Amino acid sequence: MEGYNFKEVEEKWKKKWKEQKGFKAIDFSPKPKYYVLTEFFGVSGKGIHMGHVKANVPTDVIARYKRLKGFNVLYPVGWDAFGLPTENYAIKTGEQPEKVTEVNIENFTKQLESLGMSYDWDRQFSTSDPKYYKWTQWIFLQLLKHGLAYKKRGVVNFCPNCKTTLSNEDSQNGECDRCHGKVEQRERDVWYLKMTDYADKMLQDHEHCDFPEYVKAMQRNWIGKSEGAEVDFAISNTDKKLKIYTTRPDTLFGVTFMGIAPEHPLLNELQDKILNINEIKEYQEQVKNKTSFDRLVGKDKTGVKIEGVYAINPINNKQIPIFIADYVMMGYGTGALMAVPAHDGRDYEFAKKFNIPIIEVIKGGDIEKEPFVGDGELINSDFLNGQNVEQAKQTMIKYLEQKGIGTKKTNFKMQDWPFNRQRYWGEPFPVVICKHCGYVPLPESELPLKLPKIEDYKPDDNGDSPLAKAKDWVNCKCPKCGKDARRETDTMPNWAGSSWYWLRFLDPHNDKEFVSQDKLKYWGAVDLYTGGDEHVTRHMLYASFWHHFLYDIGAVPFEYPFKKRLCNGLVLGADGNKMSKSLGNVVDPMDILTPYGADAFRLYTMFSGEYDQNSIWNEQGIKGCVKFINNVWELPKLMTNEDKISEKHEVLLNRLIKKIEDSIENFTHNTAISDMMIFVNTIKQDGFITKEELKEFLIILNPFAPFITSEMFEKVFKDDILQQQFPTYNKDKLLENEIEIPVQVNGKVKGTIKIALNEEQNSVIEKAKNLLNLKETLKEIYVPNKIINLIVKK
RNA sequence: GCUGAAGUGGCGGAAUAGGCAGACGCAAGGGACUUAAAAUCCCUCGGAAAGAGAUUUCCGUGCCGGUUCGACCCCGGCCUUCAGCACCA
Repeated sequence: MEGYNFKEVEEKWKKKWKEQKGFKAIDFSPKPKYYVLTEFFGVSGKGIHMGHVKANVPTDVIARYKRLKGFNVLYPVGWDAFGLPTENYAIKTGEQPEKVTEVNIENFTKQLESLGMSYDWDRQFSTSDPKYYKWTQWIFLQLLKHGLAYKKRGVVNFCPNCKTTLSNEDSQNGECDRCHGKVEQRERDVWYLKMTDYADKMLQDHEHCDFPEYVKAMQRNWIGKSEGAEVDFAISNTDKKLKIYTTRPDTLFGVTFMGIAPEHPLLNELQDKILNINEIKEYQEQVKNKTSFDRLVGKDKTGVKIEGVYAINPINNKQIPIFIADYVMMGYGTGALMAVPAHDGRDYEFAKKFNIPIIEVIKGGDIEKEPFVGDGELINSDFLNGQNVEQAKQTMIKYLEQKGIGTKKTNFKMQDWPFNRQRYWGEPFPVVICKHCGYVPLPESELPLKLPKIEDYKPDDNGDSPLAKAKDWVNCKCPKCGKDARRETDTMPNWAGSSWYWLRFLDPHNDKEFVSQDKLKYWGAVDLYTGGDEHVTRHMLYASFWHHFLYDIGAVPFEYPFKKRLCNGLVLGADGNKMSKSLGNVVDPMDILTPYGADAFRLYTMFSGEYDQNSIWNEQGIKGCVKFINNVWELPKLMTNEDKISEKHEVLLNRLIKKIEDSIENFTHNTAISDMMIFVNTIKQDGFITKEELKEFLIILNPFAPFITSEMFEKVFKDDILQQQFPTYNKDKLLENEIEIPVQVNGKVKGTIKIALNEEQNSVIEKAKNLLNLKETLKEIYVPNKIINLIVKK
């Protein structure tokens, strides 16, 4: 054979695979099924980036491997086209989002084919296709029907740059997930999805799915479950109550002030009673002008004492001053807290600043110096005295419930999901706003409610949705009373379409149901779901929520969508920083693929680092993989006429098969590739390879380097490598008949001896003693076929 | 602060049932081939010391201690780095 011409070979096989559709998943095939999925592609750019390669090549390897192992593999591809990322890209390039989506998908497709991805292309869809979003809208209607979607005026995150409402998940760190600008708090009409109803179920998800430890931790953190009590404090000279949430009901005797959030509605209700109402209003204004980010970063406690009213501690009738303070968040608990400075850091700081008394109720610290948050004996607490913290909590909750002044309560940090965006490029809400009937769901028969085409789709400065401009579309009749009505002009967020897409891949062309029950039963949950860890507290939680809901209404037969989740690391620029245009360290995958070829690129992506760790891009390193590919190409020159596996290579090949299987299953591809390099190096050294050996090696290598192996298999064996079986290994042939083991004296290696496999212990010990001329030993430790340790007097 | 993970050559990284630390690859140095370069091939490549030399000895997986015949691996205590969350009551 001539030197390897990867350009020609890759071009040939790319075409062939496309024509043959060789990677189709077969519904209801009797073979065992395997469903592997990597998060589908956002089409917010012209083409793939390095991260896509690192994330997707390993799942292509496992898909190809499982096919060779006889599985019916579902490995689909799709496009997450709706939403801010694509729309912002369209605005930037001055195109229509629809056009941008189309062009970018075409480009992605070409590039992914060049990489050798073995997708079942016939199942692809885009979330912006009406045939798909019909069913996204349908799911929304089910949520509405079951009381899990509701519209309410609320204070939400708003990005002034993207000009739209955002969820908490979309504005982590007070930053817009898309443009990284600061997020503001604004009061708006919000469609909420009642995600908190599923918080407890979501905490159980790790029982259904094998998650990495840190992913579990991140989700636990984000959901933020805490247990405590709600307690009502009466307000002086009124019939009003101030409801607070606390995780420390045991410290109720130590309360010395109350804190309420600046947005708390009680302030309005008590206007007439508050003596310093002007001062309070001024403070509220100040806080409003701070962004939520400033409020978090400026940790210096601020607040104002409310004059004229005070709270009454329900367990001892003490008068407690009330402060308005911006360290109290309206969005958590009841927006009000009881402050126990002796045993809480923030309350302590506030009390010191405003000269509020501090009452110690748990023994164990020095509250003159610092707050004490540990466990200890309750003091100054009447009937709780002498108990420890845990006992006191239980006692107090019982007491509160008996007296009717409080209840046990669980709280979550996670909030309901603000689900509407004031943007054009998203799923329209299948809801009509009628003056007489309120929010009326569209009948399911009218789905999909198509997104109208409008010329100027850009978001509005005052935060009105661009869809309001499509008058013909907006004005409609109420499905209930038939009178004039308007459509909802906000659209769904970019996370809507991705919250159920793995189900649609099972049955992508069904126009009767979102997915058929038969196919759901056949394919079941995704066996392996991979993607970035930026999604574990966003997409993964939304996906879990929707799926639990669909399960509860009987629409899907399994409780959690994924059986195993892995997260890939990032590819960092050569300078160790995240790749970004502004740093000029971006590498375009096509600039690697073109000069080195897809096989070498695929290998290097997996060889140069661990799957779940970040790796720093270093173009030099790819040379080793190019050499390896060229060496593989030369192997037929060393081929003998022997059909069987040679005695010399039997163990070598058996071990290779076992190691590759383990590596693919465990996602440690770097060692798999190094093992294959060792195999080729050994063959070169030995100077021969039998027909059968070459055949098996090419099949083993095929999932990693599909192009060269397909070509070689066809050339040498006149057959299609995709139709072969992955070789199996013989457990008894993993060790040579003669092996070398180290000899230790007192735990230090002093030399090696050759022994027969499973040689008699006494004979091994004799050999070891002879090697070192040792007569007397205190003890010999022999680990069969591994090591021998001789213990002698020092 | 809370939660999670990780510390091994110049670099990426091997070595989990506790058993020869540094596989495989990159970079570097030396040599062969070449008019030259690229490509290719061969050798060296953790540190220190001894020897003309094959070689030998000692030290070495963030630090200190422990368990063990034997520890990168297990246990206890520190240090450092990274990631996520963070005025969540």
